[in-house]
Amino acid sequence: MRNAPTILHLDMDAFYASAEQAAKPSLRGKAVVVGGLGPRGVVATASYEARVFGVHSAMPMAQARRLAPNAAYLVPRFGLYREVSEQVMGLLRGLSPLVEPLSLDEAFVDLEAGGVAWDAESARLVGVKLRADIRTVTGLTGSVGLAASKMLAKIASEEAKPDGLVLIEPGTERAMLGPMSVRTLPGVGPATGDHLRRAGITTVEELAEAGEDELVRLLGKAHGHALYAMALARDERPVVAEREAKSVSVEDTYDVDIHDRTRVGMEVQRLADRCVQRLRGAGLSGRTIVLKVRRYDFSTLTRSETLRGPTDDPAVVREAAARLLDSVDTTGGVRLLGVGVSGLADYTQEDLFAQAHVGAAESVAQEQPETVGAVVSDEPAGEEPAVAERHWRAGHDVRHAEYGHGWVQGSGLGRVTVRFETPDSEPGRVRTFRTDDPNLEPVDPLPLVARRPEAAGAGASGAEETGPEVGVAGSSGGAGECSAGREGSEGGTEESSAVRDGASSGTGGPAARAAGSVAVPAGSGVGGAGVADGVDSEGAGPGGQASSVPARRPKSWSGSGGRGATSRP
DNA sequence: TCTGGGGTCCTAGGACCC
DNA sequence: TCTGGGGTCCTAGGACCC
Repeated sequence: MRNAPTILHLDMDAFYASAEQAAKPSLRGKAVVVGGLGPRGVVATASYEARVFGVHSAMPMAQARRLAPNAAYLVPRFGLYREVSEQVMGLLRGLSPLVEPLSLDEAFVDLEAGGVAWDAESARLVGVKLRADIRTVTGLTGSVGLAASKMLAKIASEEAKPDGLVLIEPGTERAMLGPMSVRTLPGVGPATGDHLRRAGITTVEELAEAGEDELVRLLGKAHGHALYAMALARDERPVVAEREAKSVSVEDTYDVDIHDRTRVGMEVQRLADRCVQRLRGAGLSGRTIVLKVRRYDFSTLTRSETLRGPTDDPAVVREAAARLLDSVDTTGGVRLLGVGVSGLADYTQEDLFAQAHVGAAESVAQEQPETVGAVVSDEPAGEEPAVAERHWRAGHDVRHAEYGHGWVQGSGLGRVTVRFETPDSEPGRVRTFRTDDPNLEPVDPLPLVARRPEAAGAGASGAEETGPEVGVAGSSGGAGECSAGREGSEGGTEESSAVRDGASSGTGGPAARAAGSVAVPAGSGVGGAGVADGVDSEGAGPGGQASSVPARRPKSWSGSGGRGATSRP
């Protein structure tokens, strides 16, 4: 393990919700919940204002609505998030060629490999500047963790949230980890947590005391060894820039269980097609086809079949999926179906076995789901016949011939409500139209920060109105300071030196909001609005397809010149 | 309070081969 | 002929992560 805290972990704060707040001035400072709006939806991200009410990720949407009935409920717009993510990743690649994204809003960066940091001080400066740059370029806030290993950097960024920076000084790691819950460690979820608790182990310190053999006995080989190493703050995993995909899959949860076997068969075929589309989009083919079925009682099973060679042929995948379905009992109903492909190979290495079918495949209609703003009939919704009317999805952007740019606040009963505002406008006004109003059309999201005309463009107008000044009660998650003087534990000398650095980007007055005061858009009616929307399948993200926005430019700093792009590691 | 969608990694048993 | 072991591949399920 290196002896300088030069591994950086970046985690954007409440990413989807913050992006929506940046896009929609009227939602700043308000409770915002992004997720599936159907009857079986769950929360993807809740803004910090919504978390005050107890709403959190993975919570069933119905429960969120009970807890925060006046929050704004929005469907995710992955196209927008991907664009913002690319901007952020661009900034990271300006620091080092070794950037390992974990998701749209999270990544590790090896600062040492980029030559931009070599000790605690230089690392901290990089972190502070990065946070400022992210705010400037995207209007959003991100939290930064700095440490000598990936695990610790990630724990540090968690401690830093929201909108902060935490650096773990080498030498202080074990003292800091000791009193923390085992659940803090990556890889310890509910099941492992329970398991350990029943064995009397709740803190990292106790984990270390238990000893390696005991942990292996308790949790199995891999997990046991890994956990013991983590408990001692040992983690040698390198930051890896490119990891190849191992599988591609698609799945749908239906608003209402499907009982009709024929319909189940049809859905599996559609999923197989969608899966192949994604596979081909990535230039891949695969050998193993996987069918996933979740039954009415939530019991889940998978069936798989491995072909003689890799394929990206829709007909082949459909047939395999159909065969797999034959071996599954679906009486009682099915709530989810999924089709996946693993054992991936590059398209170019593709087998003749698959090529043989190409002729047939080409003729198959590749219906593109969701032509813009049109009919909804292919929604994976209930049994009722779909209404053939224009579909306005809550949260999506629109343009009105007369009133300009806005977003759908809600729709239903032949009406659609639009709030007219843009990322750099004042909070806007609401108007209602008929859903078939010819003056209204769906459009792509606007950039969150006004793009300045290339060069200087210093004081571009709206530049002030950056992201929401989210505040959360000071409390800082604690755990840090109290050096629970356990006997014997070596290295007890150091104090926990995790240092909070909220500074640099002055946070407004947190106190005000913390107090669960009913912070709700006046008369917004945003609440129940989205109901008319079904579960939105992804992909259809607006800016979606090959958008590849060239990642802006701010590479100006710190000699890390034109690295990244051209040179190979 | 009725539980999304996209992934990753690990375990364990059986088949098969040497 | 009997017994054994190791390695690899396939299948199914489960935990975990964002």
